[in-house]
Amino acid sequence: MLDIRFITNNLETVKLNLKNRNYKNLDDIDRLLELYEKTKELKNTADTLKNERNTLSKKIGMLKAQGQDVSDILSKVQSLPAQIKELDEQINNLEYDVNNILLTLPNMLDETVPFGENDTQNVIVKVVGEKPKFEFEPKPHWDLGAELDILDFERAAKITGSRFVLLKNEGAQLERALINFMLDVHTAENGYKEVMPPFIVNANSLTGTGQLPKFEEDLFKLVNTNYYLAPTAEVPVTNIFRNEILDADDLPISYAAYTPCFRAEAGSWGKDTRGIIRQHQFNKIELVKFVKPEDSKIEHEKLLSDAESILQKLGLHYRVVLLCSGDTGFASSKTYDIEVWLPSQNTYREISSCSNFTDFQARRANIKFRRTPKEKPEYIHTINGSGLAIGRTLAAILENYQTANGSIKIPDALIKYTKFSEIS
RNA sequence: GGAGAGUUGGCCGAGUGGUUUAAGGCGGCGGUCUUGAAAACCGUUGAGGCUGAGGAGGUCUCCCGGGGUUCGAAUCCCUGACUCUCCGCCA
Repeated sequence: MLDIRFITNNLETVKLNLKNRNYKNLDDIDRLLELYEKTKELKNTADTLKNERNTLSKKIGMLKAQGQDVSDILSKVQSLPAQIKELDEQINNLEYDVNNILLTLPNMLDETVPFGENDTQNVIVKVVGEKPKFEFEPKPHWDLGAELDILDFERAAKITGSRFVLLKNEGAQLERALINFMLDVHTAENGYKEVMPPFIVNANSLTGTGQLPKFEEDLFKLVNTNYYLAPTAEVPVTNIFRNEILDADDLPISYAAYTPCFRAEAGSWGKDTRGIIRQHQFNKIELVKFVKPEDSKIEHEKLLSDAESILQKLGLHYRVVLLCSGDTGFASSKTYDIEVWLPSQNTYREISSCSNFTDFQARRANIKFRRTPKEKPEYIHTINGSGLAIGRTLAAILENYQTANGSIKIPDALIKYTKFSEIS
């Protein structure tokens, strides 16, 4: 959420930002400011009336205590509550409208984000490693998975439906090994503390991180409750500190969390229909940082390299892409995607998305910190990124480490977790 | 699932309709004393909105959330959430 006072003072900058993000309803801003002015005006009137009421009521109490007659004052006060109530209702309605508009406005982009309409204008920041060379035609992971009897889409469809997978045998073990491997690297080498949050979250948490109210159709909602399946650990982990004021000495706070993620994938019909690239349920390790505003750019870069370290240890070829203005997510000020090489598709696929949310989520979720005991609390900055998506990593290993005879070689760093060095 | 008890500031905790402007304590911060520290003593100490200048000052809101009664609500009423205890069931 943007600070309404910031919007007031930087009207043209905010409008330009919305335009760069392909935001359609620029009139919202004018309407917002109009409603806000009206709110302030009514609030002042209401405050004056309340002051009058409070003063007189207090007087009544004092006079009564002295046994004096209060009927004069009483008749003077009695008309006030109705007026106040009327005003308060108007103010509530206005504030509701103001808030609704604010909640649908995207974050301000970082000044280093390139302008662009869509993902074709994203900027390749770096390329790490090399594409593996095959003496044969590399197979897609779904074929490898079926042949090795480790991925079973037909039975998953029977159990649940499309876009689910049943992992079997070494496939299930490899998935579990990847979870442990990544958590170990982040906690032992990259300085993260491990948390395991609830996988189901409430509407307030989703509003705090920005999924609600705008993107409800992407979520699975549980019937007869106000609960949703978490689409990413970003939601429960960021909301750990909702409505809290943190101590500056405790910052930065860095959490790594394993959770399954659940996404309705509305609007993605026809995309990635084969394989495990786009599932309704997938496992992910998420990295989340709570930092001081002045540290967020550096910590964002650090988080990116922490995520990259996993791919490097696994010997997977990847590139890092800086998303352009039109492709940067709603809550983010700046996003790097890490894209891993998938030989069968002859392309790079997103395996991690690392974003700096500045104070956007902190303002929604009301997460602050205090520099010293005397100073006013300020909003913290939040940063997060996948470190990494487990299913896509598994797919990348299958495809990149396949051999001519159809077996899979396990990357060295993983063998101590899988306890096998090959799937055949 | 059944029965009961709770939720007050960073923490503990008093407060059952009117000088509550939320007592008192702990913790924090500042000071006195001390070579330094501790102890003791003194002072101070929540968040947010509006107005002012992002100051001083003023004012409003916030005692778990929402609604109501009243001139006046932490206190009374309705409703929701959560926590705890006991019983039952259970991985």
